[in-house]
Amino acid sequence: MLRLYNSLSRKKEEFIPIIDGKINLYTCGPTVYDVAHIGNFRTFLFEDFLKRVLIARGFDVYHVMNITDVDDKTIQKALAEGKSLSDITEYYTNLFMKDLSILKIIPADVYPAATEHVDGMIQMIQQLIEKNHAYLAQDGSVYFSIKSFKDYGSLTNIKMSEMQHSDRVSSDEYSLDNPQDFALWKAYKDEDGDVCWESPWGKGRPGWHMECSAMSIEYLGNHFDIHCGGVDNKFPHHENEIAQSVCAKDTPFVNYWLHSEFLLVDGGKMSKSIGNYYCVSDLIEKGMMPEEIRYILLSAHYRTKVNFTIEKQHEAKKGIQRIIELRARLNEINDNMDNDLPLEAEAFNNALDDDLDSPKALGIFFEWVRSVNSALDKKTISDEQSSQGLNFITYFDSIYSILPASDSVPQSVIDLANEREITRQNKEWGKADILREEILKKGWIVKDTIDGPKFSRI
RNA sequence: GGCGUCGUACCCAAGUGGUUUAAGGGGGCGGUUUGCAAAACCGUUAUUCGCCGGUUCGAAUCCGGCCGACGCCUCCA
Repeated sequence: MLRLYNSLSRKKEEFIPIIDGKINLYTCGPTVYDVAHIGNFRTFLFEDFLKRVLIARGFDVYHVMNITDVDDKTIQKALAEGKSLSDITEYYTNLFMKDLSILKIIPADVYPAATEHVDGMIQMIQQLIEKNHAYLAQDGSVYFSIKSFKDYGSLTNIKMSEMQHSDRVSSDEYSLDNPQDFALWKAYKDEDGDVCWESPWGKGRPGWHMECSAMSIEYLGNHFDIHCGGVDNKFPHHENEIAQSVCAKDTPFVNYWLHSEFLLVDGGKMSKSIGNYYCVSDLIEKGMMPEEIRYILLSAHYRTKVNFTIEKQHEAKKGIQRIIELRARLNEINDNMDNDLPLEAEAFNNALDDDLDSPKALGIFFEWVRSVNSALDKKTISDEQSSQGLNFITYFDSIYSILPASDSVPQSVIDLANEREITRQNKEWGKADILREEILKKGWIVKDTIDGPKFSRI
């Protein structure tokens, strides 16, 4: 039984899809004004992990991830660089897609862009106005009236009457009925340049929250299964989405809200000024493998803060190598595959089913790795066990995706190893050690076994 | 001020009332194996879960207080 922690109820709940066997999943995507950083990808990787578990459980998952390609930051960036909005957003969208692919994240079925769904947003805003949930302010913007929705604040457990709003509420929001009312439609301002759409309320652009409501409903229906995002989006973004969507459609909106915790870098929040700000390409340049990044981020539970440090690469590398070595050992003795999994797979699955307990499942998996290695050492392993073992590794990797595609050993390395074998047979240990160093320089570790030299990547 | 999260070994990290006198990984130490290595295996590395009380037959797990770290409170995943 799959159980997920639902932010709405603040507890783990049994997961039951609306339509048997099918899941509609919406995940908040990036605002494409800059390169996405590793903290963003922590969330996208959690969502990927969720999706892989759902797929492994046999669900047919339909996944929508939005691309926020119009908002204050994208407009500012375009202005600052003297480019058009679409120049900026296309550039960063492409970078984002590339990074997703590098990190082996299964692509969403659709990546709707906000700018292509403005009509739908306008329609939804009209519905909200008709139902007296929204009003036109003096400046031509449309605001959602928080007091018109009695459940406002239920996701984040906020009672609006008790809320002390911060100084960040800008003074130009003087015309609001309630300072906490949020914009559904923002009237055109000069600094928006040529970024605007016609609407029944004049020129302007949609408020940020509108896009997720309009696009999720368009692609997944008024009422769908799962909506994910980072914790920081719970308030106000998701709270506002719920308010808009429920009020516009008079139906329930999302059954399960899942939020991933923050990622810290070197113990603190990422900040460009401190310089602890990693993006995927930085890490790859530092010699980190995508699989190592996945390992580091998946070895902590998604609802705990994870501290990302370069030092963790070693741990990741060793863990991954351990699995690769075992796979190689099993491959040598067995090629007859059936579909069975070892008994340990049940505990592994139970851990995953308990709110995606990736660290626990990893622990169970490594415990199994040790037991199989032990049996291999003692030569007490059966064909059946080795076949099941290979299946388990394949299954494991369908969820974690931390095993790199094996690259073939270059001929030059094989030649050096063969040369070294001759020196070893002649007990010329000095020469053999020099050849081992040369192989190492080419990026390979040679291991002397009874069956001849074996290789592994550094 | 309001809401909320976290504090487990040298490091990372599960475990949220009894099969745990606390998984798993990394690191260290000792051993098996090896020409030496590598990999693998075996043993070892927290009588204890931030601190202090309480509830209970029994608590890392529940309750209260304190200390410490952190997040959100209008557009940051």
